[in-house]
Amino acid sequence: MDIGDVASHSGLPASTLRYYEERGLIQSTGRHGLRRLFDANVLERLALIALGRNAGFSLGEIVAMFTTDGRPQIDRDQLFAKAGELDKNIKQLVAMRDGLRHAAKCRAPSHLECPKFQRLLRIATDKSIKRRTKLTAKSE
Amino acid sequence: MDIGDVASHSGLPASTLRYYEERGLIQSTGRHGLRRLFDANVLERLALIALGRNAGFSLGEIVAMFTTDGRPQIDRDQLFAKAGELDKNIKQLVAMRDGLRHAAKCRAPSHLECPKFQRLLRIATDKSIKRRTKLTAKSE
DNA sequence: CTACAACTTCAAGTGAACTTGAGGTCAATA
DNA sequence: TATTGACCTCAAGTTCACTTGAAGTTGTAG
Repeated sequence: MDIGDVASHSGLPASTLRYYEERGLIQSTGRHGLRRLFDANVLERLALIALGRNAGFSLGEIVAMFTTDGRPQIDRDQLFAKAGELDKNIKQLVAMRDGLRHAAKCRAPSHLECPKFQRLLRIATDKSIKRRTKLTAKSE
Repeated sequence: MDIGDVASHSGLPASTLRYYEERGLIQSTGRHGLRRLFDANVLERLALIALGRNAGFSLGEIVAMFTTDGRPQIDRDQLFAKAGELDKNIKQLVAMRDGLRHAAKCRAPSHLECPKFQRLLRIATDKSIKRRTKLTAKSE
């Protein structure tokens, strides 16, 4: 496969694939002229990378998870820790969802003045975790 | 309260509070000399902001949720839609968490060979996850 | 009254994760 | 054979959410 094929199969732009290769997240198997050639299993690898990203790992952390033979070697404790973080995160999302849903119905002059909403806030932000989150390009 | 009090109560550095004010996320109630004065309810607001951040909203999106210049007329449909989106995200994160937890225990030779892990991969790749998360390995 | 800690502004810097642009290469088609 | 379009490299640019630094101001403790 050349980079265009990988791009269309993975949904990632070629620029990202080149960047990932540069970062050591994937590797091409050779060149045809100056064009990179990829093995089909790169798609699996990209899926694994996507998984890691979604679980909150940085690219650097993900690189660290791959051994030299290319097989993932994920530290099980790290995995557990990550699951715990996700758990917290899920609770916050649930709180947010409920808060939004309530806000849509609530008649208080301002959502911030609604006791229910405030109570939710206190519960949800209690011991809030140190993380940065953003939504990806929502332009579609 | 002056900015230092807000900082110590919220756990956010003063620079962040100034930045949030500049972005319209919070507002000071006046000045004492050139020092900002904040009303105590700014802490609630900050809690709401933290909640939104943790739920995966950008600062811009959070501002947009407040944009209701005091009036109770927040766009209900948009709120419901947002809640729906969160619901989707929650489901995926739950799947992810369970998958991670399983992967930590699974004894398959490689995670890639475990059917459950493969299912996880599919979830991760199913292009519906809009959120992107990263940790700020900010060890304090 | 003076020292100084805590504030102020504004501009520039940071790091992560990409994206874009300029300028170049090359294999496959017309 | 000439064109085309998908690829290439490398550097610089972009966005987000802040942080840092320089230079200045001020309320208050000593």
